[in-house]
Amino acid sequence: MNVEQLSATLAAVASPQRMLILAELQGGRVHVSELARRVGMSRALLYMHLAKLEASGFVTTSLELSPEGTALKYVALAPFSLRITIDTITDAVAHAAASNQQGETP
Amino acid sequence: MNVEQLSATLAAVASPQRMLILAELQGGRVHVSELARRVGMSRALLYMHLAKLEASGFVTTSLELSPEGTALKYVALAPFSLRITIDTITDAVAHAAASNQQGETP
DNA sequence: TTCGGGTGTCAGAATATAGTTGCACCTGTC
DNA sequence: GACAGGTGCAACTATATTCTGACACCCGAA
Repeated sequence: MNVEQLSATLAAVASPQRMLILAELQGGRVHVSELARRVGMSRALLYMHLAKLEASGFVTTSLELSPEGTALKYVALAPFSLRITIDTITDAVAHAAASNQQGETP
Repeated sequence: MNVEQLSATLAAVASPQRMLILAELQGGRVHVSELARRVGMSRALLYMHLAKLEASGFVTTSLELSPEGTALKYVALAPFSLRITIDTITDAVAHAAASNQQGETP
């Protein structure tokens, strides 16, 4: 993981709002409108936060059809575990300096 | 640790510039002007980054007098280890303004 | 005295991020 | 048809963060 990716990943979780979202999702998957109600924010804003969380792999989403025929976009917590030490950071910095060629799995 | 503190701590390290500073400091302590030169930023900007890093305990600073009599502000890496899981986050959210949890050096 | 190299801080510009409002569209129910 | 409830997104404003440039001051050497 290079320094940009690591930074984006940490920034994604370094937000009280997004922590609240993650905590709420621990209870199980929820569709977007319901989640917006629970955490008390507009759907538009929630979409922005979800985009960041999903981009860094903290949540997954899937659009499904309810029995009533209405579309529901479900958001679920993805398993993750981050460990940050000086070595994590130095490695990321070194990778950025070297060459940002190939992908490492985050 | 509450959600505000955790967020601030993560935000402090979630910056390419500050990661670069930390990586540079792994080689040993450096005084501010020299560090500014090495990472290629103005002193004023570096002070801003250092304030955030120090506030979250990633670095320590000490003002010393060189043999030549000039003041030197040394910056040194502080030992730290962060572990972020869904439980870390849920606990932080739960501890809205509550007590201090155990174990990981910020 | 002037120069170079330090420390410390401030006001303001530039930029990124967060948040709001409004619209278009879909589906099943009253 | 008129709702109620869902998805998706663009335009806009507000706020926070990042960054620059300039200032004041201190010390030793030329």
